[in-house]
Amino acid sequence: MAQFVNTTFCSNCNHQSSMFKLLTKDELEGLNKRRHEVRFNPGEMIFKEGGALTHIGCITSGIVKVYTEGFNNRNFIFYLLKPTSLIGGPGFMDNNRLYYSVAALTNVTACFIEVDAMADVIKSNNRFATEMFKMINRKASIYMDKLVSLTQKQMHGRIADTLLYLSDIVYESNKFTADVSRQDIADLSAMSKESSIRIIKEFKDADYISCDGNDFIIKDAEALKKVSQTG
Amino acid sequence: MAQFVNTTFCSNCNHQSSMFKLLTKDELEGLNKRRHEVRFNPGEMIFKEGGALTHIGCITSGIVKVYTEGFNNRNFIFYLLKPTSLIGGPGFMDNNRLYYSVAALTNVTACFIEVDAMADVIKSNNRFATEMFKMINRKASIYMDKLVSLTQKQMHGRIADTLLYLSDIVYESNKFTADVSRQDIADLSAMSKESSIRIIKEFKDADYISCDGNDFIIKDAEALKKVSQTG
DNA sequence: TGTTTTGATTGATATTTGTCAATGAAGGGG
DNA sequence: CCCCTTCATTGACAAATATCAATCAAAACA
Repeated sequence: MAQFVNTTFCSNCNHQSSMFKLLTKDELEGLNKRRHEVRFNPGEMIFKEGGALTHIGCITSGIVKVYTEGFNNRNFIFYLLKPTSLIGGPGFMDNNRLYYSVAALTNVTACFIEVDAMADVIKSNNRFATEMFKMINRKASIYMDKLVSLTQKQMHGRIADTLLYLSDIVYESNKFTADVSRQDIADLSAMSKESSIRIIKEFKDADYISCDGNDFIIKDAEALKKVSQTG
Repeated sequence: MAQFVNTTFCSNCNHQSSMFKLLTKDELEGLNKRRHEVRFNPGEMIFKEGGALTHIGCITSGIVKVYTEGFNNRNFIFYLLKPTSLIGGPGFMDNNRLYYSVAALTNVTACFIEVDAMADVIKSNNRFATEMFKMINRKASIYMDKLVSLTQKQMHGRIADTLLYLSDIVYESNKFTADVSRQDIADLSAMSKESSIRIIKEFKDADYISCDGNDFIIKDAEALKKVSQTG
């Protein structure tokens, strides 16, 4: 089960999201009083879609998946998050509802800040608000890109994208041990688990990647990029 | 070709987006000096993706499509906009690039406000900034919904969604003359033109809708909703 | 008015993708 | 150490969907 964690002060937190560097010491102290930290085990749910958005989450260690329960009891994973990403979503400063679920893929610690405290600093600190603005906009642009990729590319291109995403964005290395299952890879790529497995095998046979269980090595990123382009 | 239009003052503009009602007279006057209005014919391009985002657009009459050029020279339409929607996109207040193209479907008039002027009122007026925040967040939630619908539903569900979108959101009537072509309906529903035509015909045969050319009548919205649900 | 162009429609076919079922492999608990 | 569960894998097959080609209708054009 999730556990409470001894906390330090925000001011000298080394997990701090870069956005918080824009805050004054006073503002940080204000947030510090209205937050708490929780530790999660792999598989545990951090946010549940449809629930109340009472706190903004900030991942301080580990990796989580942000997903939604779609149709035909299939899930759709929007993206993975690692430190020090914020989790809020469209309901923040609006109806305070959660539009997606979040679950831990690894051991995770997360800091939870009350939404009102967060809204206060957004109103008081213009640069912080602007950064928040940009963050939401970037998220929107990610959604837009995914919309096009997932609806217009065929499976090979989508799996190539997911592998490049894991290597370039999530693990930042061409060699990584994935914390996602094959089902998760399928849910990231909008296809069935079996299809994702088959295509990963094809990429292995073509020597674009090597893959033993969850240990991946991207051997030919250029080839994957080409597959991604040609759909 | 696009034409310049005689303009009134923002303060007594009856095309005003509800957000602008939050501005003071001074702020509106400030915007008024840094904007212009343009008229477009059907088919004309209003914004071109990749270009510089120098102005925020506000549709004052007509309907536009917001889309992107995807892969295999297929387009993807994110949504249609009508008065009095704002057009900005993820690049606003960030890299000032356009992330999508916008084209007129009908005769369109649009008001263009300099991005810096817009950024100024966002910084000076908290309530306006908060509304802007909500607007972007709502857009993000639309993208999220579309991601799930378009990747998990089959074609019948997606066409049902598009028809309901046209009737409920765009034309706000169960009887409408669509300004979109069959290709546009396909681009909204992430499928080929031929498939969209076939499914529209099936809905016609099933008496869910009637459809003569671009004249649509939604005869059984409940049936369409059911199709939308069952995928 | 003939001609051209564009968009809509239809049918036949090939391709893509999902589903189902069976099997194997790995890890956890008693 | 064995059972049980979960996840990964594979093959066969069915369903969904795109593509291609042909036709048709309406609008534009000269």
